[in-house]
Amino acid sequence: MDDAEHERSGFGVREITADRIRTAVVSGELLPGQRLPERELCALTGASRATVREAVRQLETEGLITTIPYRGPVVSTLSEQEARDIYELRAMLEGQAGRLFVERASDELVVALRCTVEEIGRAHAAGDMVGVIANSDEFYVVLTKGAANKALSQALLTIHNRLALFRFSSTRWPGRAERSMAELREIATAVEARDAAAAEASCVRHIEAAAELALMVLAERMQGAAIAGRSRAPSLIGAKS
Amino acid sequence: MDDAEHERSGFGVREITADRIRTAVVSGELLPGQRLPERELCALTGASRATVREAVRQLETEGLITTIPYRGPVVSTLSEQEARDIYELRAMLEGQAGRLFVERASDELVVALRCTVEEIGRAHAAGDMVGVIANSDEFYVVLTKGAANKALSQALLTIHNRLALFRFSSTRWPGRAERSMAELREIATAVEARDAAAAEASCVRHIEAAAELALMVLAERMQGAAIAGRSRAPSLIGAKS
DNA sequence: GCGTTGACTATTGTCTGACAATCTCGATAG
DNA sequence: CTATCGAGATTGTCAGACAATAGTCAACGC
Repeated sequence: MDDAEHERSGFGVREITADRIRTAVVSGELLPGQRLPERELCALTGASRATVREAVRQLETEGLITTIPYRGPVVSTLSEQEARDIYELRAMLEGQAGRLFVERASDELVVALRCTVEEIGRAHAAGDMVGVIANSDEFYVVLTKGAANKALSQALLTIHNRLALFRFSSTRWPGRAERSMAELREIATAVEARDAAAAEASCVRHIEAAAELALMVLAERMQGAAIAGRSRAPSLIGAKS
Repeated sequence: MDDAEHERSGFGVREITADRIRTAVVSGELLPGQRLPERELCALTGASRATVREAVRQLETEGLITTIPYRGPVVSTLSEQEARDIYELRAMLEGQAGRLFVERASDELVVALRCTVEEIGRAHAAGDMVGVIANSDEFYVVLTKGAANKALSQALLTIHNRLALFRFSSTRWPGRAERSMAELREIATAVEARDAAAAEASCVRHIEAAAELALMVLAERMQGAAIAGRSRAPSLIGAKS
Protein backbone atom coordinates (compact mmCIF):
# COMPACT_ATOMS: atom_id res chain seq x y z
CA MET A 1 0.00 0.00 0.00
CA ASP A 2 3.03 2.26 0.24
CA ASP A 3 3.50 2.52 -3.49
CA ALA A 4 1.35 4.54 -5.83
CA GLU A 5 1.47 2.53 -9.00
CA HIS A 6 -2.16 2.83 -9.95
CA GLU A 7 -2.10 6.57 -9.60
CA ARG A 8 -3.72 7.52 -12.88
CA SER A 9 -4.89 4.31 -14.39
CA GLY A 10 -8.63 4.52 -13.98
CA PHE A 11 -10.71 2.34 -16.24
CA GLY A 12 -13.81 4.47 -16.20
CA VAL A 13 -15.15 5.93 -19.41
CA ARG A 14 -14.59 9.44 -18.16
CA GLU A 15 -10.93 8.88 -17.39
CA ILE A 16 -10.34 7.27 -20.74
CA THR A 17 -12.13 10.16 -22.38
CA ALA A 18 -10.07 12.78 -20.57
CA ASP A 19 -6.85 10.91 -21.31
CA ARG A 20 -7.73 10.62 -24.96
CA ILE A 21 -8.37 14.32 -25.36
CA ARG A 22 -5.39 15.29 -23.24
CA THR A 23 -3.11 13.10 -25.29
CA ALA A 24 -4.50 14.57 -28.48
CA VAL A 25 -3.79 18.09 -27.24
CA VAL A 26 -0.36 17.38 -25.78
CA SER A 27 0.78 15.38 -28.78
CA GLY A 28 -0.13 18.14 -31.17
CA GLU A 29 -2.88 16.16 -32.84
CA LEU A 30 -5.11 19.07 -31.95
CA LEU A 31 -3.62 22.51 -32.51
CA PRO A 32 -3.92 25.60 -30.29
CA GLY A 33 -6.91 27.70 -31.13
CA GLN A 34 -8.66 24.77 -32.70
CA ARG A 35 -12.31 24.46 -31.78
CA LEU A 36 -13.51 21.25 -30.20
CA PRO A 37 -17.29 20.97 -30.61
CA GLU A 38 -18.77 18.61 -28.10
CA ARG A 39 -20.32 16.49 -30.79
CA GLU A 40 -16.95 15.89 -32.40
CA LEU A 41 -15.38 15.08 -29.06
CA CYS A 42 -18.17 12.55 -28.59
CA ALA A 43 -17.36 11.07 -31.98
CA LEU A 44 -13.65 11.08 -31.17
CA THR A 45 -14.02 9.39 -27.81
CA GLY A 46 -17.24 7.45 -28.16
CA ALA A 47 -18.57 8.92 -24.93
CA SER A 48 -21.80 10.81 -24.36
CA ARG A 49 -22.07 14.56 -24.11
CA ALA A 50 -22.34 14.50 -20.34
CA THR A 51 -19.17 12.49 -19.97
CA VAL A 52 -17.33 14.60 -22.53
CA ARG A 53 -18.33 17.75 -20.71
CA GLU A 54 -16.96 16.39 -17.44
CA ALA A 55 -13.69 15.55 -19.14
CA VAL A 56 -13.56 18.99 -20.72
CA ARG A 57 -14.09 20.60 -17.34
CA GLN A 58 -11.12 18.68 -16.02
CA LEU A 59 -8.86 19.62 -18.91
CA GLU A 60 -10.03 23.18 -18.60
CA THR A 61 -8.89 23.26 -14.99
CA GLU A 62 -5.58 21.80 -16.09
CA GLY A 63 -5.23 24.71 -18.47
CA LEU A 64 -5.17 22.70 -21.67
CA ILE A 65 -8.58 23.81 -22.87
CA THR A 66 -10.38 27.11 -22.74
CA THR A 67 -14.15 27.24 -23.00
CA ILE A 68 -15.70 30.25 -24.66
CA PRO A 69 -19.30 30.73 -23.50
CA TYR A 70 -21.77 29.50 -26.08
CA ARG A 71 -18.95 28.78 -28.46
CA GLY A 72 -17.50 25.73 -26.85
CA PRO A 73 -14.10 24.30 -25.95
CA VAL A 74 -10.95 25.46 -27.70
CA VAL A 75 -7.41 24.17 -27.37
CA SER A 76 -5.80 26.81 -25.19
CA THR A 77 -3.54 29.35 -26.80
CA LEU A 78 -0.77 31.12 -24.96
CA SER A 79 -0.11 34.81 -25.28
CA GLU A 80 3.51 35.82 -25.16
CA GLN A 81 3.08 37.04 -21.61
CA GLU A 82 1.37 33.84 -20.50
CA ALA A 83 4.10 31.74 -22.05
CA ARG A 84 6.71 33.89 -20.35
CA ASP A 85 4.98 33.49 -16.99
CA ILE A 86 4.63 29.76 -17.32
CA TYR A 87 8.22 29.29 -18.36
CA GLU A 88 9.33 31.43 -15.44
CA LEU A 89 7.29 29.29 -13.09
CA ARG A 90 8.71 26.17 -14.67
CA ALA A 91 12.23 27.46 -14.19
CA MET A 92 11.51 28.01 -10.50
CA LEU A 93 10.04 24.59 -10.00
CA GLU A 94 12.56 22.70 -12.03
CA GLY A 95 15.36 24.58 -10.30
CA GLN A 96 13.95 23.57 -6.94
CA ALA A 97 13.53 20.04 -8.20
CA GLY A 98 17.21 19.97 -9.10
CA ARG A 99 18.14 21.23 -5.67
CA LEU A 100 15.94 18.68 -3.92
CA PHE A 101 17.32 15.96 -6.16
CA VAL A 102 20.83 16.68 -4.93
CA GLU A 103 19.63 16.67 -1.35
CA ARG A 104 17.52 13.53 -1.51
CA ALA A 105 18.17 11.30 -4.48
CA SER A 106 19.89 7.98 -4.03
CA ASP A 107 23.15 7.29 -5.85
CA GLU A 108 21.22 4.97 -8.15
CA LEU A 109 18.98 7.82 -9.23
CA VAL A 110 21.97 10.04 -9.82
CA VAL A 111 23.35 7.40 -12.13
CA ALA A 112 19.98 7.03 -13.79
CA LEU A 113 19.83 10.76 -14.43
CA ARG A 114 23.23 10.72 -16.07
CA CYS A 115 22.28 7.69 -18.14
CA THR A 116 19.12 9.38 -19.35
CA VAL A 117 21.07 12.44 -20.40
CA GLU A 118 23.53 10.38 -22.39
CA GLU A 119 20.66 8.41 -23.87
CA ILE A 120 19.17 11.65 -25.12
CA GLY A 121 22.48 12.54 -26.68
CA ARG A 122 22.71 9.17 -28.36
CA ALA A 123 19.15 9.35 -29.68
CA HIS A 124 19.77 12.81 -31.00
CA ALA A 125 22.97 11.81 -32.72
CA ALA A 126 21.03 9.00 -34.37
CA GLY A 127 18.32 11.38 -35.48
CA ASP A 128 15.81 9.40 -33.43
CA MET A 129 13.30 12.06 -32.48
CA VAL A 130 11.01 9.61 -30.77
CA GLY A 131 13.91 8.47 -28.63
CA VAL A 132 14.75 12.05 -27.76
CA ILE A 133 11.22 12.73 -26.65
CA ALA A 134 10.96 9.50 -24.70
CA ASN A 135 14.20 10.06 -22.86
CA SER A 136 13.40 13.68 -22.19
CA ASP A 137 10.28 12.45 -20.47
CA GLU A 138 12.39 9.93 -18.62
CA PHE A 139 14.72 12.71 -17.50
CA TYR A 140 11.79 14.53 -15.98
CA VAL A 141 10.50 11.36 -14.34
CA VAL A 142 13.86 10.62 -12.76
CA LEU A 143 14.32 14.21 -11.67
CA THR A 144 10.98 14.46 -9.92
CA LYS A 145 11.32 11.00 -8.46
CA GLY A 146 14.59 12.05 -6.88
CA ALA A 147 13.09 15.30 -5.65
CA ALA A 148 10.58 13.18 -3.75
CA ASN A 149 7.77 15.69 -3.63
CA LYS A 150 4.49 14.57 -5.17
CA ALA A 151 2.96 18.03 -5.18
CA LEU A 152 5.97 19.40 -7.02
CA SER A 153 5.86 16.54 -9.51
CA GLN A 154 2.19 17.13 -10.17
CA ALA A 155 2.69 20.85 -10.68
CA LEU A 156 5.55 20.20 -13.08
CA LEU A 157 3.53 17.63 -14.99
CA THR A 158 0.73 20.12 -15.52
CA ILE A 159 3.19 22.76 -16.68
CA HIS A 160 4.88 20.35 -19.05
CA ASN A 161 1.53 19.55 -20.60
CA ARG A 162 0.69 23.19 -21.05
CA LEU A 163 4.01 23.83 -22.70
CA ALA A 164 3.90 20.70 -24.83
CA LEU A 165 2.94 22.83 -27.80
CA PHE A 166 6.45 24.23 -27.97
CA ARG A 167 8.06 20.91 -27.66
CA PHE A 168 8.95 20.44 -31.29
CA SER A 169 10.52 23.83 -31.58
CA SER A 170 13.84 22.75 -30.12
CA THR A 171 14.37 20.08 -32.72
CA ARG A 172 14.71 22.23 -35.78
CA TRP A 173 16.77 25.14 -34.69
CA PRO A 174 20.40 25.21 -35.64
CA GLY A 175 22.71 24.65 -32.75
CA ARG A 176 19.95 24.50 -30.16
CA ALA A 177 20.20 20.77 -29.64
CA GLU A 178 23.91 20.96 -28.92
CA ARG A 179 23.48 23.71 -26.38
CA SER A 180 20.60 21.84 -24.82
CA MET A 181 22.73 18.75 -24.44
CA ALA A 182 25.50 20.79 -22.86
CA GLU A 183 23.01 22.20 -20.36
CA LEU A 184 21.72 18.75 -19.50
CA ARG A 185 25.25 17.45 -18.99
CA GLU A 186 25.89 20.44 -16.77
CA ILE A 187 22.92 19.42 -14.65
CA ALA A 188 24.08 15.84 -14.44
CA THR A 189 27.58 16.92 -13.50
CA ALA A 190 26.33 19.22 -10.77
CA VAL A 191 24.14 16.47 -9.41
CA GLU A 192 26.97 13.97 -9.42
CA ALA A 193 29.06 16.46 -7.49
CA ARG A 194 26.15 16.78 -5.05
CA ASP A 195 26.29 20.51 -5.52
CA ALA A 196 22.76 21.70 -4.80
CA ALA A 197 23.27 25.32 -5.75
CA ALA A 198 24.93 24.40 -9.04
CA ALA A 199 22.20 21.91 -9.87
CA GLU A 200 19.51 24.46 -9.19
CA ALA A 201 21.28 27.11 -11.23
CA SER A 202 21.85 24.83 -14.19
CA CYS A 203 18.25 23.65 -14.18
CA VAL A 204 17.08 27.24 -14.18
CA ARG A 205 19.44 28.15 -17.00
CA HIS A 206 18.30 25.15 -19.00
CA ILE A 207 14.67 26.21 -18.81
CA GLU A 208 15.49 29.85 -19.43
CA ALA A 209 17.28 28.86 -22.61
CA ALA A 210 14.35 26.73 -23.69
CA ALA A 211 12.01 29.60 -22.90
CA GLU A 212 14.04 32.01 -24.97
CA LEU A 213 13.83 29.75 -27.98
CA ALA A 214 10.16 28.97 -27.49
CA LEU A 215 9.29 32.64 -27.23
CA MET A 216 11.09 33.32 -30.46
CA VAL A 217 9.16 30.58 -32.17
CA LEU A 218 5.95 31.86 -30.65
CA ALA A 219 6.59 35.40 -31.86
CA GLU A 220 7.35 34.06 -35.31
CA ARG A 221 4.18 32.03 -35.32
CA MET A 222 2.15 35.01 -34.14
CA GLN A 223 3.56 37.09 -36.95
CA GLY A 224 2.70 34.38 -39.43
CA ALA A 225 -0.83 34.20 -38.06
CA ALA A 226 -1.14 37.96 -38.35
CA ILE A 227 -0.06 37.86 -41.97
CA ALA A 228 -2.51 35.07 -42.67
CA GLY A 229 -5.24 37.37 -41.45
CA ARG A 230 -8.08 36.28 -39.25
CA SER A 231 -7.80 32.71 -40.40
CA ARG A 232 -10.77 30.61 -39.44
CA ALA A 233 -9.84 28.33 -36.60
CA PRO A 234 -10.42 24.92 -38.10
CA SER A 235 -12.52 22.38 -36.27
CA LEU A 236 -11.97 18.71 -36.07
CA ILE A 237 -13.69 18.11 -39.38
CA GLY A 238 -11.32 16.74 -41.93
CA ALA A 239 -8.52 16.56 -39.39
CA LYS A 240 -8.30 12.81 -39.56
CA SER A 241 -4.89 11.30 -39.08
CA MET B 1 -9.28 45.38 -21.84
CA ASP B 2 -5.82 45.38 -20.30
CA ASP B 3 -7.07 44.61 -16.84
CA ALA B 4 -8.51 41.32 -15.69
CA GLU B 5 -11.27 42.38 -13.41
CA HIS B 6 -13.84 39.84 -14.49
CA GLU B 7 -11.41 36.98 -14.09
CA ARG B 8 -13.59 34.62 -12.11
CA SER B 9 -16.97 36.20 -12.09
CA GLY B 10 -18.94 33.98 -14.41
CA PHE B 11 -22.67 34.09 -14.05
CA GLY B 12 -23.35 30.59 -15.29
CA VAL B 13 -24.99 28.08 -13.05
CA ARG B 14 -21.98 25.82 -13.17
CA GLU B 15 -19.57 28.51 -12.04
CA ILE B 16 -21.84 29.53 -9.21
CA THR B 17 -22.17 25.90 -8.21
CA ALA B 18 -18.41 25.34 -8.21
CA ASP B 19 -17.83 28.55 -6.27
CA ARG B 20 -20.43 27.61 -3.71
CA ILE B 21 -18.90 24.21 -3.04
CA ARG B 22 -15.36 25.56 -3.13
CA THR B 23 -16.23 28.23 -0.63
CA ALA B 24 -17.88 25.67 1.60
CA VAL B 25 -14.76 23.51 1.56
CA VAL B 26 -12.24 26.31 1.97
CA SER B 27 -14.20 28.02 4.70
CA GLY B 28 -14.41 24.86 6.74
CA GLU B 29 -18.16 24.54 6.38
CA LEU B 30 -17.44 21.09 5.01
CA LEU B 31 -14.79 19.12 6.85
CA PRO B 32 -12.05 16.92 5.41
CA GLY B 33 -13.16 13.35 4.94
CA GLN B 34 -16.78 14.37 4.83
CA ARG B 35 -18.81 12.69 2.14
CA LEU B 36 -20.63 14.85 -0.38
CA PRO B 37 -23.39 12.81 -2.03
CA GLU B 38 -24.42 14.30 -5.31
CA ARG B 39 -28.01 14.60 -4.24
CA GLU B 40 -27.04 16.72 -1.26
CA LEU B 41 -24.80 18.89 -3.40
CA CYS B 42 -27.80 19.38 -5.67
CA ALA B 43 -29.86 20.41 -2.69
CA LEU B 44 -27.07 22.67 -1.46
CA THR B 45 -26.57 24.44 -4.76
CA GLY B 46 -29.92 24.07 -6.47
CA ALA B 47 -28.28 22.72 -9.61
CA SER B 48 -28.96 19.46 -11.37
CA ARG B 49 -26.83 16.36 -11.07
CA ALA B 50 -25.12 16.93 -14.40
CA THR B 51 -24.07 20.42 -13.44
CA VAL B 52 -22.99 19.35 -9.98
CA ARG B 53 -20.87 16.60 -11.45
CA GLU B 54 -19.10 19.06 -13.73
CA ALA B 55 -18.38 21.31 -10.77
CA VAL B 56 -17.12 18.35 -8.76
CA ARG B 57 -14.79 17.37 -11.57
CA GLN B 58 -13.34 20.85 -11.51
CA LEU B 59 -12.84 20.89 -7.74
CA GLU B 60 -11.37 17.43 -7.96
CA THR B 61 -8.75 18.69 -10.41
CA GLU B 62 -8.05 21.57 -8.04
CA GLY B 63 -7.35 19.02 -5.34
CA LEU B 64 -10.13 20.08 -3.00
CA ILE B 65 -12.25 17.01 -3.53
CA THR B 66 -11.44 13.36 -3.99
CA THR B 67 -13.89 11.04 -5.68
CA ILE B 68 -13.98 7.44 -4.55
CA PRO B 69 -15.40 5.17 -7.27
CA TYR B 70 -19.00 4.24 -6.58
CA ARG B 71 -18.83 6.05 -3.27
CA GLY B 72 -18.86 9.60 -4.46
CA PRO B 73 -17.07 12.85 -3.71
CA VAL B 74 -15.29 13.42 -0.41
CA VAL B 75 -13.62 16.55 0.90
CA SER B 76 -9.94 15.79 0.38
CA THR B 77 -7.85 14.79 3.34
CA LEU B 78 -4.13 15.33 3.56
CA SER B 79 -1.73 12.72 4.83
CA GLU B 80 1.22 14.03 6.76
CA GLN B 81 3.48 13.48 3.79
CA GLU B 82 1.11 15.21 1.41
CA ALA B 83 0.83 18.19 3.71
CA ARG B 84 4.60 18.29 4.02
CA ASP B 85 5.00 18.22 0.24
CA ILE B 86 2.44 20.93 -0.35
CA TYR B 87 3.92 23.19 2.29
CA GLU B 88 7.35 22.67 0.80
CA LEU B 89 6.01 23.62 -2.62
CA ARG B 90 4.30 26.63 -1.14
CA ALA B 91 7.51 27.73 0.51
CA MET B 92 9.28 27.55 -2.85
CA LEU B 93 6.61 29.50 -4.66
CA GLU B 94 6.07 32.10 -2.01
CA GLY B 95 9.82 32.55 -1.69
CA GLN B 96 10.07 33.15 -5.41
CA ALA B 97 7.09 35.47 -5.21
CA GLY B 98 8.93 37.49 -2.58
CA ARG B 99 11.99 37.66 -4.76
CA LEU B 100 10.03 38.73 -7.82
CA PHE B 101 8.17 41.28 -5.73
CA VAL B 102 11.44 42.97 -4.85
CA GLU B 103 12.50 42.94 -8.46
CA ARG B 104 9.27 44.17 -9.96
CA ALA B 105 6.85 45.77 -7.56
CA SER B 106 6.25 49.50 -7.67
CA ASP B 107 6.96 51.60 -4.60
CA GLU B 108 3.22 51.90 -4.08
CA LEU B 109 2.91 48.14 -3.79
CA VAL B 110 5.81 48.01 -1.36
CA VAL B 111 3.96 50.50 0.81
CA ALA B 112 0.76 48.52 0.41
CA LEU B 113 2.51 45.36 1.55
CA ARG B 114 3.80 47.07 4.66
CA CYS B 115 0.37 48.54 5.37
CA THR B 116 -1.26 45.15 5.06
CA VAL B 117 1.21 43.65 7.51
CA GLU B 118 0.56 46.37 10.07
CA GLU B 119 -3.16 45.98 9.46
CA ILE B 120 -2.86 42.32 10.34
CA GLY B 121 -1.04 43.24 13.52
CA ARG B 122 -3.72 45.75 14.43
CA ALA B 123 -6.54 43.30 13.75
CA HIS B 124 -4.80 40.66 15.79
CA ALA B 125 -4.25 43.00 18.69
CA ALA B 126 -7.95 43.80 18.60
CA GLY B 127 -8.85 40.13 18.56
CA ASP B 128 -10.52 40.63 15.21
CA MET B 129 -10.10 37.24 13.61
CA VAL B 130 -12.09 38.17 10.54
CA GLY B 131 -9.83 41.14 10.03
CA VAL B 132 -6.77 38.94 10.39
CA ILE B 133 -8.03 36.56 7.74
CA ALA B 134 -9.08 39.32 5.39
CA ASN B 135 -5.77 41.12 5.63
CA SER B 136 -3.83 37.89 5.30
CA ASP B 137 -5.64 37.37 2.03
CA GLU B 138 -4.82 40.94 1.10
CA PHE B 139 -1.17 40.28 1.87
CA TYR B 140 -1.19 37.41 -0.57
CA VAL B 141 -3.01 39.47 -3.19
CA VAL B 142 -0.49 42.30 -2.92
CA LEU B 143 2.44 39.92 -2.95
CA THR B 144 1.37 38.10 -6.08
CA LYS B 145 0.34 41.31 -7.77
CA GLY B 146 3.81 42.67 -7.25
CA ALA B 147 5.38 39.43 -8.43
CA ALA B 148 3.54 40.01 -11.71
CA ASN B 149 3.29 36.40 -12.78
CA LYS B 150 -0.24 35.11 -13.38
CA ALA B 151 0.80 31.47 -13.52
CA LEU B 152 2.56 31.80 -10.17
CA SER B 153 -0.45 33.56 -8.66
CA GLN B 154 -2.77 30.85 -9.88
CA ALA B 155 -0.56 28.08 -8.52
CA LEU B 156 -0.36 29.81 -5.16
CA LEU B 157 -4.10 30.34 -5.05
CA THR B 158 -4.71 26.64 -5.59
CA ILE B 159 -2.22 25.76 -2.89
CA HIS B 160 -3.75 28.22 -0.46
CA ASN B 161 -7.13 26.65 -1.04
CA ARG B 162 -5.80 23.18 -0.42
CA LEU B 163 -4.15 24.30 2.79
CA ALA B 164 -7.11 26.33 3.95
CA LEU B 165 -7.99 23.54 6.34
CA PHE B 166 -5.06 24.43 8.53
CA ARG B 167 -5.82 28.07 8.50
CA PHE B 168 -7.35 28.27 11.90
CA SER B 169 -4.54 26.45 13.59
CA SER B 170 -2.32 29.51 13.85
CA THR B 171 -4.85 31.46 15.82
CA ARG B 172 -4.97 29.43 18.96
CA TRP B 173 -1.40 28.50 19.62
CA PRO B 174 0.43 30.37 22.31
CA GLY B 175 3.06 32.69 20.93
CA ARG B 176 2.54 31.68 17.33
CA ALA B 177 0.78 34.86 16.33
CA GLU B 178 3.60 37.02 17.64
CA ARG B 179 6.23 35.02 15.80
CA SER B 180 4.11 35.12 12.68
CA MET B 181 3.86 38.88 12.90
CA ALA B 182 7.61 39.15 13.36
CA GLU B 183 8.12 37.05 10.25
CA LEU B 184 5.75 39.19 8.23
CA ARG B 185 7.49 42.36 9.35
CA GLU B 186 10.77 40.80 8.36
CA ILE B 187 9.38 40.25 4.88
CA ALA B 188 8.14 43.81 4.66
CA THR B 189 11.46 45.16 5.85
CA ALA B 190 13.41 43.09 3.34
CA VAL B 191 11.12 44.26 0.58
CA GLU B 192 11.46 47.90 1.59
CA ALA B 193 15.22 47.47 1.48
CA ARG B 194 14.79 45.99 -2.01
CA ASP B 195 16.82 43.00 -0.85
CA ALA B 196 15.64 40.14 -3.05
CA ALA B 197 17.59 37.41 -1.32
CA ALA B 198 16.42 38.50 2.11
CA ALA B 199 12.81 38.73 0.95
CA GLU B 200 12.94 35.26 -0.52
CA ALA B 201 14.56 33.82 2.57
CA SER B 202 12.08 35.43 4.95
CA CYS B 203 9.13 34.27 2.87
CA VAL B 204 10.46 30.74 2.94
CA ARG B 205 11.05 30.89 6.68
CA HIS B 206 7.55 32.22 7.22
CA ILE B 207 5.98 29.32 5.39
CA GLU B 208 8.29 26.80 7.00
CA ALA B 209 7.23 28.04 10.40
CA ALA B 210 3.57 27.82 9.42
CA ALA B 211 4.18 24.33 8.09
CA GLU B 212 5.81 23.22 11.31
CA LEU B 213 2.82 24.33 13.31
CA ALA B 214 0.29 22.92 10.88
CA LEU B 215 1.99 19.55 10.88
CA MET B 216 1.90 19.45 14.66
CA VAL B 217 -1.80 20.21 14.60
CA LEU B 218 -2.31 17.61 11.92
CA ALA B 219 -0.47 14.95 13.90
CA GLU B 220 -2.54 15.83 16.93
CA ARG B 221 -5.73 15.59 14.95
CA MET B 222 -4.68 12.27 13.47
CA GLN B 223 -4.02 10.92 16.91
CA GLY B 224 -7.40 12.11 18.07
CA ALA B 225 -9.05 10.48 15.10
CA ALA B 226 -7.21 7.26 15.84
CA ILE B 227 -8.45 7.29 19.42
CA ALA B 228 -11.97 7.94 18.26
CA GLY B 229 -11.71 4.79 16.23
CA ARG B 230 -12.95 4.41 12.69
CA SER B 231 -15.52 7.13 13.13
CA ARG B 232 -18.07 7.25 10.36
CA ALA B 233 -17.36 10.19 8.13
CA PRO B 234 -20.51 12.26 8.47
CA SER B 235 -22.38 13.39 5.42
CA LEU B 236 -24.08 16.69 4.89
CA ILE B 237 -27.21 15.56 6.71
CA GLY B 238 -27.78 17.60 9.78
CA ALA B 239 -24.84 19.85 8.99
CA LYS B 240 -26.97 22.89 8.54
CA SER B 241 -25.46 26.19 9.51
C1' DG C 1 -22.24 50.03 -53.63
C1' DC C 2 -22.43 49.51 -48.79
C1' DG C 3 -23.98 49.20 -44.21
C1' DT C 4 -27.85 47.53 -41.34
C1' DT C 5 -31.38 44.49 -40.01
C1' DG C 6 -33.41 40.34 -39.25
C1' DA C 7 -34.34 35.55 -39.65
C1' DC C 8 -32.13 30.97 -39.72
C1' DT C 9 -28.90 27.61 -38.16
C1' DA C 10 -25.59 25.51 -35.18
C1' DT C 11 -23.89 24.95 -30.74
C1' DT C 12 -23.79 25.30 -25.95
C1' DG C 13 -25.91 25.38 -21.09
C1' DT C 14 -28.88 23.04 -18.24
C1' DC C 15 -32.41 19.90 -16.76
C1' DT C 16 -34.83 15.48 -16.47
C1' DG C 17 -35.28 10.69 -16.55
C1' DA C 18 -33.51 6.18 -17.07
C1' DC C 19 -30.79 2.03 -16.17
C1' DA C 20 -26.79 -0.92 -15.03
C1' DA C 21 -22.79 -1.41 -11.93
C1' DT C 22 -21.25 -1.23 -7.56
C1' DC C 23 -21.04 -0.42 -2.64
C1' DT C 24 -23.32 -0.66 2.09
C1' DC C 25 -25.61 -2.73 5.56
C1' DG C 26 -28.77 -5.62 7.83
C1' DA C 27 -30.89 -10.27 8.05
C1' DT C 28 -30.31 -14.92 8.11
C1' DA C 29 -28.27 -19.48 8.61
C1' DG C 30 -24.80 -22.29 10.46
C1' DC D 1 -20.03 -15.12 16.58
C1' DT D 2 -19.09 -15.40 11.78
C1' DA D 3 -20.00 -15.85 7.02
C1' DT D 4 -23.18 -15.43 3.29
C1' DC D 5 -26.79 -13.32 0.81
C1' DG D 6 -30.12 -10.00 -0.64
C1' DA D 7 -32.46 -5.29 -0.50
C1' DG D 8 -31.53 -0.52 -0.74
C1' DA D 9 -28.81 3.41 -1.90
C1' DT D 10 -25.48 5.81 -4.69
C1' DT D 11 -22.68 6.43 -8.54
C1' DG D 12 -21.44 6.06 -13.67
C1' DT D 13 -23.15 6.70 -18.02
C1' DC D 14 -26.37 7.46 -21.48
C1' DA D 15 -30.23 9.62 -24.27
C1' DG D 16 -33.27 13.22 -25.08
C1' DA D 17 -35.27 17.73 -24.56
C1' DC D 18 -35.44 22.73 -24.55
C1' DA D 19 -34.02 27.59 -23.97
C1' DA D 20 -30.18 30.87 -24.63
C1' DT D 21 -26.76 32.54 -27.41
C1' DA D 22 -23.35 33.26 -31.26
C1' DG D 23 -22.46 33.01 -36.16
C1' DT D 24 -24.16 33.33 -41.00
C1' DC D 25 -26.10 35.26 -44.75
C1' DA D 26 -29.58 37.13 -47.53
C1' DA D 27 -32.89 40.95 -47.93
C1' DC D 28 -33.50 45.70 -47.40
C1' DG D 29 -32.87 50.75 -47.34
C1' DC D 30 -29.86 54.68 -48.20
